[in-house]
Amino acid sequence: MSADPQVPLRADARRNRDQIIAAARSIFSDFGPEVPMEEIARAAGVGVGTLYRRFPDRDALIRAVAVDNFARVLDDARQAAEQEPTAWLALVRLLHQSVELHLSVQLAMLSKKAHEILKEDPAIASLRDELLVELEAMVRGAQREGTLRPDVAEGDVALLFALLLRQLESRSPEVTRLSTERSIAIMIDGLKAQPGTPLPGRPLSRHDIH
Amino acid sequence: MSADPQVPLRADARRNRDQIIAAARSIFSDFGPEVPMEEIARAAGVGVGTLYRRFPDRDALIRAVAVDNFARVLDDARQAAEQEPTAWLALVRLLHQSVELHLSVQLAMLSKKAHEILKEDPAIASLRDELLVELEAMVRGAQREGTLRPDVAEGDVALLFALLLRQLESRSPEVTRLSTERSIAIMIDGLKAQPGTPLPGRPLSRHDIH
Amino acid sequence: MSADPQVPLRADARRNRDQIIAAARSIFSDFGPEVPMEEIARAAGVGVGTLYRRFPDRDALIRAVAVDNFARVLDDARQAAEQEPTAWLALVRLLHQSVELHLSVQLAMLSKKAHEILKEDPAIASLRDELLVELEAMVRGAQREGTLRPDVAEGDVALLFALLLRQLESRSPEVTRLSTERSIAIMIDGLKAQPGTPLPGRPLSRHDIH
Amino acid sequence: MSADPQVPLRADARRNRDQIIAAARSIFSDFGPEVPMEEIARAAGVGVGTLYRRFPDRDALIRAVAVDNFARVLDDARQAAEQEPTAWLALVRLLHQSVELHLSVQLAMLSKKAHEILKEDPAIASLRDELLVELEAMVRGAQREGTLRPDVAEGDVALLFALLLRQLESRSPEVTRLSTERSIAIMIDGLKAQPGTPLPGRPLSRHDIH
DNA sequence: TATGAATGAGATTTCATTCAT
DNA sequence: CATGAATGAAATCTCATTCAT
Repeated sequence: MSADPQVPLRADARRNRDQIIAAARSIFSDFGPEVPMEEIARAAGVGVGTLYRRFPDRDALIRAVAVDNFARVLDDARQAAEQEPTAWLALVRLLHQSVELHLSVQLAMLSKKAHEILKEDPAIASLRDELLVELEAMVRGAQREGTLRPDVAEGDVALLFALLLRQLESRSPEVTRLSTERSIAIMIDGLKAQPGTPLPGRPLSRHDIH
Repeated sequence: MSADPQVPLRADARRNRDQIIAAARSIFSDFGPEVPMEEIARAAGVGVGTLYRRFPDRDALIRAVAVDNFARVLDDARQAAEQEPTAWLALVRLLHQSVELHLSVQLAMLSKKAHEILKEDPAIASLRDELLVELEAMVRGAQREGTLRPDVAEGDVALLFALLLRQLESRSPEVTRLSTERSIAIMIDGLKAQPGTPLPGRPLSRHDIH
Repeated sequence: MSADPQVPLRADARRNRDQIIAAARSIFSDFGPEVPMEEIARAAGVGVGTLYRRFPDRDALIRAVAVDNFARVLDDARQAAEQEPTAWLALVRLLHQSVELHLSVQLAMLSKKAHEILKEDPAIASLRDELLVELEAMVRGAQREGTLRPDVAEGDVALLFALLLRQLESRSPEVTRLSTERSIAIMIDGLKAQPGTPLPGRPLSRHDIH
Repeated sequence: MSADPQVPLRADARRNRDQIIAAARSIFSDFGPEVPMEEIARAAGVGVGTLYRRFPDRDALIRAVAVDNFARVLDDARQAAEQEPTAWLALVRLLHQSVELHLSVQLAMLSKKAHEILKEDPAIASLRDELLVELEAMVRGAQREGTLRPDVAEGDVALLFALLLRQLESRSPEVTRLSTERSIAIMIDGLKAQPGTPLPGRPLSRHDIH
């Protein structure tokens, strides 16, 4: 679920590493990827020195958090595919579980800088590809089932996700939850196979997303 | 279109002020609200000193840009309402013009920090309210026309906008444009008065958005 | 002798802290409390960063120097009281040792700004009060002995000190020393119990000095 | 009373110049000679441009204020010498009038920087010399009269003045006034011809004061 | 000529990263 | 190994001075 385990790592070191990633995930997600390293260290309950021993610089930490997150989402996607009776339902479930996706996307797309960092990383590239393959299967499946409009591809869906997942901060939790749910529902309605407006352009595939 | 003119301001000063806001809009929009002030000054073709004379600190600049932007969008909304034959078409046009909205929303909602700054500012609060009033009229109109699903309110639409407008950086411009257009179309389809999934919760009004 | 030790502080950090205060004392005393922080850091043999880690801003440094200084003077006063055979002699000795007081007073009273900063600080307030209590004892003692004119109180003496200690910069060191000694002597003569001019007003007590 | 009138100067320009000097005197005296030029301009009711047209830089302004002040004090000294029946009384009166001296001394001695500036200026040097000559006359006279202790010279008195005149800011105006009066009285008692402590060193003449 | 806008050098402050304890 | 102190480069901000209006 995390990554790059090289050498097994002693138990306490392991624990530190996990605490750091957890702290970083939460802080990045709340304040963006520019927070002082010391802040993250404090939140993780370790000294900066320890943080730097584990992650040589900020970029490495960002990468590690992203890898961890993509891995979680990939897990989710696979479980959904396996457990849901139809591809459409798997897709819908994934959309609703998307809170997890949140950070990945945030990191991947929010700040230009973070994106530069992540798009270099092969570990991330490969996870992202696996995720898109999974998504492609769902999309094709749901189209075969006749439930998903035929003029979209996995790229469209991924990008729609991406939009969604930029959680809207800073209003009451109740409204946040409600608004997320309702936005998802509206989007899902827009995705349903139905007359509707013909979409402009061409279906966006996973190859359109760098 | 801009704001807070206090004392008329000499012609050259005025020009500089406008250049600074324009530069800041563009740079904030591309790199977020943390870029060095010197960068912004350079892009505006003035010295840092000038920037600071006009805007005592970064927050003041962020506020000024947001005010300017909200004012533009409000303009757009009013023109759309006036010129389009139906409320639904006005709404659709506004959604498509939403690239303008981009920055307002980005600034208003993207980073927790920026949001804190903006939500204090009375000028912004009042512009935002005017905008939501405008939107409310469109929504009610379109529902009366029978084109907009009846279980949404202006808050829903605003939040949907907001999602949309977080332009997805960092892919080819062609894909960016395409994806934006297609996402809008899908959302619009989702908004159409039609069977569809009943939405969870209750319509979100403008009073639900702080 | 210094102050506010919160957590014990590592040996090297402690050493740095002391060096910074020493350097600041000397530089403030020579050039006033506006010298560039970098100057102070250099004089202390540390980087600016270190200085700022220890003292979050200039005010904090000023406060720390003042606390350190008041503490020294209080020490001096107590030793004088204990070791000298008469209160009068203790007072005279304190006056002559007053070069130490120099900076405290300079900082406390010289620049309006510095004074604002210091008068907030409870640590300084309490040290100053202790010092004035000490002084009051000397004054009362010397008056009982019949050596000090009866129409003064500790406030008068403190203010006289304060004047004196604003060392006159900027002439040859020899003249500086001489002039200080001579001024003290003249003032002491003025304080001796004698016919002399009756003083205007009323004795100023320590409650007259904020 | 002011200085360096080169060309007569138009009436309004003259007025501006005087306002600036008055404002600068008051502000320097309250906050030291480092206040922003803009502050001074504002207090004088003119733009910075005007200030700079009159005084090419801060040093020139400091010099002008000092010249103006020394001139006033010299006037006072001469009047005292002329109008008082004895040299001693003239001296005492001058001491009491010393509040006027305040700024001169403050500027002349307070900040090392200001002192550097002033000691270069020939106009000031000559005013100061005239003042010290005046003082020397009083001192000698009072010694001849037998009222002033014989082991002091005009340098001692000037330096004692100087100390005094660093008015102690920042307590209640009543205490300030009282304390000044009482300190002067104590010093005068200390200066009276009397047994007293023999002073250390040698009389300081005006040649000891650079 | 008076004004106040523009400039940029320098001061303050922050923080990523290294390194002694 | 973990810690947190030290460093200095880079950012923020201020202000003396010049110059367009």
